[in-house]
Amino acid sequence: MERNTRQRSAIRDALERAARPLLPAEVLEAAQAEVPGLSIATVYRNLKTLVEEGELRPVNLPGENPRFELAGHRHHHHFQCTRCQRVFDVHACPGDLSRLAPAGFTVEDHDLTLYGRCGDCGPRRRAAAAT
Amino acid sequence: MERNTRQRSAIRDALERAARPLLPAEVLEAAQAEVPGLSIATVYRNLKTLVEEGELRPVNLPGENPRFELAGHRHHHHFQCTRCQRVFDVHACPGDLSRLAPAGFTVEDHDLTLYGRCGDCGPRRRAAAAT
DNA sequence: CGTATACTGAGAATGCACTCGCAATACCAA
DNA sequence: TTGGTATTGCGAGTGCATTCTCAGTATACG
Repeated sequence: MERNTRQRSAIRDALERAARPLLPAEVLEAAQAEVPGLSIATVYRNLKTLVEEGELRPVNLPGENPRFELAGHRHHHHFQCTRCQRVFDVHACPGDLSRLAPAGFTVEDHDLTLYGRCGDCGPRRRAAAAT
Repeated sequence: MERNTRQRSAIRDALERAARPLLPAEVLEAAQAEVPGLSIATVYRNLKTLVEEGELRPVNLPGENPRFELAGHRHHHHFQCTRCQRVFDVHACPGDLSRLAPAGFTVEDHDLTLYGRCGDCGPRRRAAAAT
């Protein structure tokens, strides 16, 4: 049977509040605001369970460890800030990309990651003063 | 100083012949055709060196270990076959994707991975007969 | 050719993300 | 409340990709 523990709620809440994909370590930190003693093992255990239950979805970006976000969003993509490394949702899609594939190849799906500066980090400067 | 060993040539050759990004283990296997005793440590050592020299470039796909391909290709993307897992180059690009990013975000670059069936694996069948 | 030394092979070691084992804890149905 | 048991925290343990160690080998300059 499934129980509603403070830990599990804290993890769920952390992901809801963030509204963006989080690394297990980020989930830990965010959820510890609610449950200070929370351990990383519990975070991993619950992330795994919640994914199996379909409540969460893993998000893989190139060269990055898996992040997790609430499931139930439709097809979308992600943006990673090159300064703060945070990942955000992009609720837009270039659409059908079959035309890009070589002849003889069948396209079934695609992953797109945008890189740049998020709203908080602002556009790149030439040699950023130590702000 | 840099020496031209049989091992290093074999690794370079393997990547040239493949003409697609290879995992270290794939490089090992392909290069062992030329140098049977080749060890995985030597593959890693040379991949690292060749990347530092700018001759190779690492290719990261979501949830995958790094692959390596010859540098000197211009901006392009990749296609991963969902059956054989091999990765191929896609010399096409959807172009400017700035419009997809949320307001306030600045797009500097993007990664695109297409998924589907490669030419060898053919389109998906309902319940593939054990061919 | 001879030799200094960069390179290699093999296996041990590392780093890291993640999982397990287990005693203590805390849900929650009754 | 109470009790059965799912869950937790912690530290140890895994699995795996990658790197290191070091003695032996092979390249290339002279």
